[in-house]
Amino acid sequence: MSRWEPNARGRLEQAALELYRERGFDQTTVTEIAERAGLTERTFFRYFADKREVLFWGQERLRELYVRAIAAAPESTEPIDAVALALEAAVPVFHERRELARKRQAVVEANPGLQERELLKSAALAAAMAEALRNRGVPEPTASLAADVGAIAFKTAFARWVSDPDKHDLSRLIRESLDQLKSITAGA
Amino acid sequence: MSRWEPNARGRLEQAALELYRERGFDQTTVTEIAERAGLTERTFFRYFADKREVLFWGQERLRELYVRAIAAAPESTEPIDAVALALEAAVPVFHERRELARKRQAVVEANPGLQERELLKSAALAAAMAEALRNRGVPEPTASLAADVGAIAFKTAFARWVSDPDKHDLSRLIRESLDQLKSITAGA
DNA sequence: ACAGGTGATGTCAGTTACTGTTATCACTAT
DNA sequence: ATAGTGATAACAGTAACTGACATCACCTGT
Repeated sequence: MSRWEPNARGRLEQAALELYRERGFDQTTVTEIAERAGLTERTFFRYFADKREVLFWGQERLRELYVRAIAAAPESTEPIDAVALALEAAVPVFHERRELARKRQAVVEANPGLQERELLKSAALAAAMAEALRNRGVPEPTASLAADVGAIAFKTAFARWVSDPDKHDLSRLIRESLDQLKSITAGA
Repeated sequence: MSRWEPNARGRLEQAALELYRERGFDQTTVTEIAERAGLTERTFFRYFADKREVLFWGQERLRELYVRAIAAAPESTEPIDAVALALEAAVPVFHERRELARKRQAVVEANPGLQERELLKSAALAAAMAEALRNRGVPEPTASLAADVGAIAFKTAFARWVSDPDKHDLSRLIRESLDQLKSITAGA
């Protein structure tokens, strides 16, 4: 038997989500999270930069998917379509973890501090997509605007999907949101 | 002579901006801010909910301007155009304080925590615009999408304007960004 | 003029997020 | 065996934030 239980990070993550759901983010101390995971507060901060980050560290995987999908799009693809391909490439990640996504989202929606962090992560993902577009030769401000529009479309689609993940198809919702954005900006 | 120096809030605000610029946000303590303003740490937290908020409390004024402008738009105005009217209605606020805006923006750009707060404020403003649109009978998700697109356009325009406020016209930059968004989403 | 109320501020004690440093000790490689 | 190595614990410290209560110039009504 090894000295430590395996998967300390995962245990901390699960303990945190449980406690945030049971008593709320503000009413949960890091010490409590660590105790439930059988670790100490200090170890929590070795895995996560702060108390919020425990709910968001998965974003790194998304970033890679986005960047790869944009880089792999056919040469002639319009920027907004390359962004759409990236967003759809990440759909399976959410489908696989729909229950986790629901629980996580409910916690985030209950706390402004967590919403701040979510917005920062979303902005970071958009910035990564913009950079990937620039690497394809898309100039500014087109690259950033296309990436930001994509982020909005995803946010809108995700909000609807997460309310009932089995009823909706996330890919379809993303395409619908992009279509709606098109008709909105086309106005007048 | 009155018991206290007047404008405690303004003194705290100015002291904070100075110190954040002199030594950086993280290297500044609230006690130092309060001391420079001739007050105590406890009083700082009576005026501002936290150390970041001191740079952002002006947003309330913007919200009112946005909401009023959208409510006052002609009946037949398209949602995206009502949003454009709102953004332009707020332009004078920025023109009047271009120096403050520049200094503030430089501080925010140097600190991720402040960027988080800025994103949250921006999202709150977009939510207020969306609500104002709904009050005009604009359905969801059109209202939210139009407001979010407006927020993007403003962010992009503001970033260019603040780099050299006397060279650019903020209203023109906003219109340009909206036009670019139109051609980007129209793609393919 | 005086008593009492009010409101902005100060004082103080407490919690908790987060950080730096050093110690421990099962496991591994030589 | 012996000497690392790496994940963790233990401990001390800083500073953001909160709650409770005290203070005291000013105002208000009589």
